[in-house]
Amino acid sequence: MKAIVDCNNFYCSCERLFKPSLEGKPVVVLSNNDGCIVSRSNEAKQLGVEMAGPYFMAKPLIGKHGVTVFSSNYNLYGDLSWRVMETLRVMFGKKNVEVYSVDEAFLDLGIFPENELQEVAEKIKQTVERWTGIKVSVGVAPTKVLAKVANRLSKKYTQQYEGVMVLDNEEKIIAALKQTQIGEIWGVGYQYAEKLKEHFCIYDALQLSRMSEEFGRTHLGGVTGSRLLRELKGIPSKDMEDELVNKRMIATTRMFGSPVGDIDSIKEAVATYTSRAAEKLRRQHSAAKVVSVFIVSKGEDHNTNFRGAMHGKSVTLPAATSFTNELIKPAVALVDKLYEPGHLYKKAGVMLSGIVPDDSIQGNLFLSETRNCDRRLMDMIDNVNFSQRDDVLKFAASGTERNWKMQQNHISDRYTTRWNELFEVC
DNA sequence: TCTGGGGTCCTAGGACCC
DNA sequence: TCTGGGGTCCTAGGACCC
Repeated sequence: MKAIVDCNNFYCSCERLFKPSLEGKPVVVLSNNDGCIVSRSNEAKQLGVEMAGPYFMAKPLIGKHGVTVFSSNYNLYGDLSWRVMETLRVMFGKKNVEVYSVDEAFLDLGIFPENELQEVAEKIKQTVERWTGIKVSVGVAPTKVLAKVANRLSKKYTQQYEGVMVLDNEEKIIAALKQTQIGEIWGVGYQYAEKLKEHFCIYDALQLSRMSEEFGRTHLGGVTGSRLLRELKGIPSKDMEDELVNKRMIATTRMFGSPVGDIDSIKEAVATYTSRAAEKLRRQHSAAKVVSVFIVSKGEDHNTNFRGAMHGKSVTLPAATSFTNELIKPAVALVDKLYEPGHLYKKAGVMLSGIVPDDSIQGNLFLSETRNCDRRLMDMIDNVNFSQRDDVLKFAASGTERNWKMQQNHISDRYTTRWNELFEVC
C-alpha cells in the first residue's frame, strides 16, 4: 500500500505559521514577480479567488475582502518543506519516502498490515502537524493514482474524513472513483478530459477505470495511458522513484522585474541564473556539457519557452563541468550573440543539459591542478549559500546593482534562516 | 500596464550506420 | 526493373505535473 502526504495550501500555511493572527482569514501567495496567484487559503478559495489567475485581475476582489497578500518567500518555504520531509524520513526511513514536490511525498507502507493503516495514516498527520506546525492530508491506497484520489477526497470532505482517507477495499475504491471527475485524476489534464467526455462519454474515474489498458494506450498517450489505467484498477504500475536519480535537464529562467534594454544588465541576470543552475548541478553531483541561453523581448508571447523562444542558442563545451566560472563564460558569450540593440527584454533563461555524473568527467591530461582549487572554492560557496538559503556569495559577473531583479512587493521575513529576521515574541 | 518557473515522459520522423 | 534488416541518436512536438 502507498500513501501520499500533501501539505494543505502549503505556501499560505507557511506564512500563517508566523502570523497566527491570520488564522481563519483569507490569504494568498503570489508567484515570482508577483505575477500570478499560486496558493490560496481555504477562506480565499471560498471568496472565489482563482488559482493561477493573474494577480492584477484578482486585485479588486482581494481588496474588497481584505485578503492578505504575500510574495513568494522561497527561503521560508524551502526550509519548512525540508522539516516536513525530514519528519517523514524519521518516521518511515529514508528508503520509504519519495519526495514528489515541495509539498508532497509518497510513502511505501508495504510493511504495515492492512488493519493498521488507518491508525498509521492518522499518526502521520498528527506527527507532522505537531513537529512542524504544517497541516497535511493523507491518502492511502494500493496504488499512487488511487492514493491521490483518496487524498483529494479527504480534503474535499474535511468534516467527514478529517484529512485522512484509506482505500483498503474494493467497495471504498469504487465509491471514491465515483466521486472523482475525470479531470481530477492525476495524469488526466484538460486536453484528455475534454477528449474523454466528448468522444467516449466518460465523465468520472469509475467509468475510466472500467476501460481496457489498450484504451489507455491508444487514447491517453501510449504507455503512460496504459499505466494510468492499471493504477486505476488497483495494479501498482508507478514504482516508488529513487530520489537519487538525477535530473537530465536543469534550467533557471526568470522574468525581469521590469523590461531591460542594456546588455550588461542582461549579462548579469544570465550570470546569476547560470550560478543558480550550476549549484543545482553540483548538488546532484553532476556536470553538464551543453549550455543554452535564451532571451525574450518585450513584444513576444509571454508563454515563450525554451523551444518556442525566437532568440535561443546553445554551445557544447569541450568537457563537461560543474564549475560556475566555467559555465558563466560561455553563457554570457551567448548573450552577445542573441542581444539586439534597441530592443527591450523581459525575460532570460539558462539551461544546462548533456548531464553526466561528475566523477565520470572525461579526463584531460592538460588540465591543471587549479581545478582542485576550484573544486574547493565551489564547495565553500555552496556551503555558505546553503546555510543562508540564499546566494550571499556570488561571482562578480552577477552584478551588485541587479536592477533587473524580480518584484517582490509583499515579501515576509525569512524567519527560520536569518538571525536578524527571527520571529519575535513580545 | 500588469499573466511564474521547473520539470517529466512519450512518440514520430529523419539522418546515419553496418 | 529489381533494391534488406536492424539499429542508434537526435529533434520537434504534445501531453502532463506541482
